Amino acid sequence: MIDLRNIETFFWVARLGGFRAAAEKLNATQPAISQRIASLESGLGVRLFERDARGIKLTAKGHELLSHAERMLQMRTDMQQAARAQNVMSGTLRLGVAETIVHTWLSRLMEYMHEAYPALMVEIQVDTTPALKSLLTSHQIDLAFLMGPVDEPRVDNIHLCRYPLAWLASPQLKLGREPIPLKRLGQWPVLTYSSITEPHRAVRRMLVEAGVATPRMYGSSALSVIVRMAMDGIGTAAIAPVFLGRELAQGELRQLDVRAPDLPPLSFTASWMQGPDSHVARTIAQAAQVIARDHAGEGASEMVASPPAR
DNA sequence: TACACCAAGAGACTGTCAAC
DNA sequence: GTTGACAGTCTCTTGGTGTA
Repeated sequence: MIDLRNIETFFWVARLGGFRAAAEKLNATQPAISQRIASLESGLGVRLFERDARGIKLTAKGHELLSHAERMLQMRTDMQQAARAQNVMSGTLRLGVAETIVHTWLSRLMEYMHEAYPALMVEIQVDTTPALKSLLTSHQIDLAFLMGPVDEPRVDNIHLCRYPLAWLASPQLKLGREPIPLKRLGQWPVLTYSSITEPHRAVRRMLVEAGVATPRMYGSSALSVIVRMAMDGIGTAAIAPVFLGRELAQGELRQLDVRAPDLPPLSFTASWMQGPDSHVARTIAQAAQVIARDHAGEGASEMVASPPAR
């Protein structure tokens, strides 16, 4: 019979030069080894060893088939390792991300994925949180990094990171260094996230409560648009400045000291649909959690995943 | 003495089928 | 689709034999 055990026996008899040595190696008796070889020879229809009183030696066919046996055993080892390893993920992960993530730690996550899961392809879609929610629940993306959580049936969420919102403006607006009443900011358009997002609504509520009856708000789903307009002095911006280190350092934008309650922070989650094929999304989400918290300086005490090697 | 092979019996394994 | 019983098959070990 041609089975893997008999092939392994063949390999060790050939490697160790005898039935008895192979029996010791494989924790079996010599007759059992003899029977396995006989069974394999019968199954293959060829003689693998020449037996004589001085011992055994491979036949020409035995020499030829030994390399096949080695390859089959190596494949078994490879399969066992693949079954044990987590880094055998393959296929395509459709990833939806909010733009703030793109400008903060997404590259680091992609670098990690490239090294840890080289067979995994990634399609990235950048969009607003409402759009990402819709894509996720309609199974058009597998994993979303968005302002969550997503309160839908069969959606799993894990917290990624939290970034504070801040008021920013160009020096062109000549707002001075002293604390500014929130109502005064109502003189200029407020540049912030898209009107269908929660931060946009929160900023509008604060302005109304501060006495700005009809706030002029320019919402955009593109952060680059908000930043460009703010730097050009079009208005003040209410966004997370986490990715604006260069603009702030060079004085193209500055953070305002506004006399007002704190803006609500942006809280990002990784969200994915539950299902038998959600392992990839869950694994990448956990890696993202580690990277995001490290980037945001939130510490590792609540992490559910082992930190990536870097 | 050392090696491989053979025969017999015991235990483990596998496939099938019925019951749920 | 799962579980348990059962029969047939397979594989192992032990004990013995043959050969150089």
